[in-house]
Amino acid sequence: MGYEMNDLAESRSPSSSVGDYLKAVWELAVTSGGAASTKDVAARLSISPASVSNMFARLQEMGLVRYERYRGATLTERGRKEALRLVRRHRLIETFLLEHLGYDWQEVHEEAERLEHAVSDGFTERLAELLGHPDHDPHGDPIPSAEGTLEADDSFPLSQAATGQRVRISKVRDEDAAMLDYFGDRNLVPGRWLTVREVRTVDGVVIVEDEEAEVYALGEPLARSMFVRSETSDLGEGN
Amino acid sequence: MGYEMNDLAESRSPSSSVGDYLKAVWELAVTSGGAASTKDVAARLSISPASVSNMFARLQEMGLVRYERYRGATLTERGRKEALRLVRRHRLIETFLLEHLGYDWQEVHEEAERLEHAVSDGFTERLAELLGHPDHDPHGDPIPSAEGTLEADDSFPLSQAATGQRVRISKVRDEDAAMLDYFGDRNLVPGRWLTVREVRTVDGVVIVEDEEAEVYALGEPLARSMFVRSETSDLGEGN
DNA sequence: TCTTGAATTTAGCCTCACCTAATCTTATAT
DNA sequence: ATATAAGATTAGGTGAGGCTAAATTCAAGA
Repeated sequence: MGYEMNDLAESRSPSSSVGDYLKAVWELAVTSGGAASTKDVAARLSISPASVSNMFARLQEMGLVRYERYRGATLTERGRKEALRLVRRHRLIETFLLEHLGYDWQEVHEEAERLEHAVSDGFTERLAELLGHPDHDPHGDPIPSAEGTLEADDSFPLSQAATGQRVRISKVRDEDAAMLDYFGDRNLVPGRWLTVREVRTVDGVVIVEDEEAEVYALGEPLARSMFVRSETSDLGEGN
Repeated sequence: MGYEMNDLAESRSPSSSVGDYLKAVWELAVTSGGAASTKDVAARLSISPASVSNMFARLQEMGLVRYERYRGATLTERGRKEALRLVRRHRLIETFLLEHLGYDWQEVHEEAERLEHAVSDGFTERLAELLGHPDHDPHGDPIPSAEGTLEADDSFPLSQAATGQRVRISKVRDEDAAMLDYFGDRNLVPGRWLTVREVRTVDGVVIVEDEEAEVYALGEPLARSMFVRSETSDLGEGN
C-alpha cells in the first residue's frame, strides 16, 4: 500500500531544522564575516557543537554549504537563497505580529521563529501583500525580496559614531528584550534622526540629542545595540 | 553545561503529532460517535494502523485517551480540551486566511493544518481579537471557545431534508475542493436560506430554491456535503 | 459451532536530530 | 620548536515516531 513516505520534498523546504542552521550561518557571516564555526552556530541554536559538526557534513551533501573540517562552513548560492527565504519570512511575520496583532517587541521574536517554519511561500507573499510590501521590518532590518536579494547595509553601531555627526536610527538589535523595551519606551525607533553630542571613550557612553532637543546618555551596551546610518544611501544589492 | 533539553513542555502543547491524533479521534467521534478505531485514525492521518496502536497506548499513558485493546480509543476530558484547542486554532486560522489573506477554499485547509501546530495560545487569542471573535468559520463550522466549549450542532445533511422544508445552510463539508468551488461559485454559503422543493428518492437529487427564486438541482454527493438547520436554535454547550 | 477474513497488535527495524565522552587538530604562548 | 588549551570531530547512545511482517483477536456467516 505505502504510506506516502517523504514525498513532500518538493514544496516543503529542507526539514525545518536545516533552515535554522542556514539562518544561523548566514547571520554569523553577516555580523562576523567569513566561515561560521561549529561553536558559534551551536551557541546560536542552543545545541551541542558535535551536532553542528554532523549537520554541517549533511548540509554539504545537500549542496547548501561549503564545509571544510575544522574550518567552519559558508553558504553556497543555494544555501544563501534558502536562508534569505527564511529571513524574509521571519521579518514579514514579525512585521505582521507587531502591526496587526498588537505584539510587543519582546514577544515577537519567539513566535516568528516558530511560524517561519510552518508557513508556505504562498502565505508569505500574501502576507507581504497585506502589509503593503514593506522593505524594512519594525526593527529597521531590511526584508529580503522574494527573489533573494537584500539591500546592502551601510549602518554601524552608534558606539562607532563621531561627535557632531547627524545620524538616523536604522535598526536596533533584537536580542535583548530589556534593551528593546528601553528604546521602545523612549521612542528611539528606526527612522528617527539624532545628533551625536559626545562619544566618551573612557566609559563608552554616547550622548545624543533628538529632534525635540531631548538628550539621552546611552551606555556602551545600548550604544552597541543601536545601529545608525549617517546619510541617505538607498540602493545596492549584495549578499 | 546542558543544552536545555525538553524544558519547554510547559507552554508548548503535547508534541505536534499528538495533537493530530487527538483531533482525528475527536473528528471521528463527532461524525461516527463512539470509539475511534486504529484503522480510521490511520486513514485520516495517512499512517499505518500499527503506528496508531502504539500511539494510542502512549496517549493513554498521558491521560489523553481511554484505550482498550481491539476496542479503539475515546478522548478523556483532558484529551477533549486539547483537541478542541487545536480545532479552535484551526478554524480561526482558516477564517483569517480566507478573510484577510485572500485564500480560496481549496488552499485554506492545508495551510491551516500546518500553522495550527506552530502558533501559541497567545497568537490564537490575538487573532480571534483581530477577527472580531467570530463564533463560526467561513465553512459554517462553530469555533470552540477558548475555554473549550463548543456549540451543539443540530444541523443535518440536505439529503435528509423533507420536501417543503425551509432551511438555512449551516456549513459545507470541506473535504472535496471541487464541491467547495461549486458551492462557492453559486454563493451557496453558510447563512443562506433555501426552500426544499423536492427530494427524489430514486436518484437522491434534491431540488432547492433560494431567496431570489433561483432553482438548483443537487445530486446526492452534493446534497450530502451541504449541512442545513431548519430553524434558529442558538444555544447549547456540549461535547 | 466452526471457519475465515478483516482489524488489531506485537516484534523488530529504521531514520532524524539530538546527546555525552573521548579523541583529534590547530593556534598560541613560552 | 613544543606544550597546551580551545575548538572540532568521531564514536556510540537515546527517544520519537514512523515502517513491515508476523502473530493474534474478533465478528460474522455457514
